[in-house]
Amino acid sequence: MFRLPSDGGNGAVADIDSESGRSTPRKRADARRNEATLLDAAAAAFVTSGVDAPVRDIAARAGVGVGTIYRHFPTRADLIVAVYRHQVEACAEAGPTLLADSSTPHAALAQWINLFVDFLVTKHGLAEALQSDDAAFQTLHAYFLDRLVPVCAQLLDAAAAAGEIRPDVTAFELLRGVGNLCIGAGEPRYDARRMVELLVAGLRQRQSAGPR
Amino acid sequence: MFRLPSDGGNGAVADIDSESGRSTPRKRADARRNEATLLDAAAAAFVTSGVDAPVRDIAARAGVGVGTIYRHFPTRADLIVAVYRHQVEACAEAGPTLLADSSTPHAALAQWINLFVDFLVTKHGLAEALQSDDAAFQTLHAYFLDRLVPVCAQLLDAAAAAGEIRPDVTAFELLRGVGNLCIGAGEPRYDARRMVELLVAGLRQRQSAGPR
DNA sequence: GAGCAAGTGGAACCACGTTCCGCTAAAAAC
DNA sequence: GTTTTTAGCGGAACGTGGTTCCACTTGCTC
Repeated sequence: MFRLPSDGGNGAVADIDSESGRSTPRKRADARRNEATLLDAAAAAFVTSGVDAPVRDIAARAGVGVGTIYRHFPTRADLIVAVYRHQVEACAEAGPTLLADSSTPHAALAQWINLFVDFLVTKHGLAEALQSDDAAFQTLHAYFLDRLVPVCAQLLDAAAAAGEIRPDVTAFELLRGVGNLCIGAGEPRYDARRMVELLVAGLRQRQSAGPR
Repeated sequence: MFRLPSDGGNGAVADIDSESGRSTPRKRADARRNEATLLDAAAAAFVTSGVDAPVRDIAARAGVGVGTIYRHFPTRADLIVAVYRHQVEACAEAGPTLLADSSTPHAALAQWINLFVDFLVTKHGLAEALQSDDAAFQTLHAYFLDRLVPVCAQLLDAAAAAGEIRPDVTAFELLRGVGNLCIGAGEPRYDARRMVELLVAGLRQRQSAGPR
């Protein structure tokens, strides 16, 4: 016992990174405080101005300089990922659960896609950012894909194995298509949910016969 | 005969605007030359850098100042529309032709949508611009909608009347959905055409029975 | 409390869209 | 052909937003 955890662990010299499980040198207290403040400020800014709220605005909301944002979140994508990580995780984890609880794999797939769509359409500008080829969104892209493609693939494979859907659509493609369809939700005359529904319906394979 | 048309009409005092049929005071020769040069330069720039090529680049290509671009094309949308007008017109006009020549309305619709998709996926960044809510793209939006929605509606109505598709999808919605799906074509792992195919398949109504 | 590295703020820089205005030269008037 | 008019031109200048950089501050350690 070189050091008592009397201050709730704040005096410790290293932390366990909740992401990778790696031991990392502990950050300064003000740095951790700023990071939390920034996350809140960003979340608030995203709600009112969408995910491409100006960096300066977010900094101002948090009461810090722009340099501080870049120190904690080198790219906008890092900030977005940090803000929405919990919700993406929840969505990812819902996949296997749905598969286990639903009557058919296709039903599970449809429900899971619904979750994803609900998430996307309520985050102004996120669907757009997800498909942007801007280098700044590279890691955003990567995170969503890493986390959701395997889940989607599992549901897709199950439905394909059950013969419910055509087997030639990849999880990547489907997710991208669904993401694309969510762009511009908010426009009154465009119902993204319905378009996704159509897409999922098109996935369905005629039960009557096999190929040809 | 106040003036002989010996210079091929260049000396005339007014022209007939090819768009509206209105008589407009004729523009100066250098202005017309610049406009044509700009259109070429823009078309070339769009091919290499996408439809959001920097204004300065286009001006440099054409060998004119940026002010000249804004004089001829007040917004980027005007420039884009001018560059692609012919192709959009051709697409619009193909609608009724396809409907007359195809075996079924649904076949005509599918073919027409194919035309539209082919157009979109070959214009880097156009699909993105079409869905952008940026005010600069307002008139682009309006032009595409004005020109294509009625055509699409005609095809859609015919297919719905024939009972081939569900009747509750609007032309606006479908076009927007298709446009959205074309975003990010070019990415090797994403086949926009196939996704659109899925969407159109989802439109199809089970022939077997009516509702319920 | 002294020393020091982590962390901070915000000025400065860059890229881009857009505006503005003095100048150029095409067309009109004579 | 010369003069006058004015449409049209160029590009400097400005606004905005992202990104970098570094002199200064401050939390942590000893």
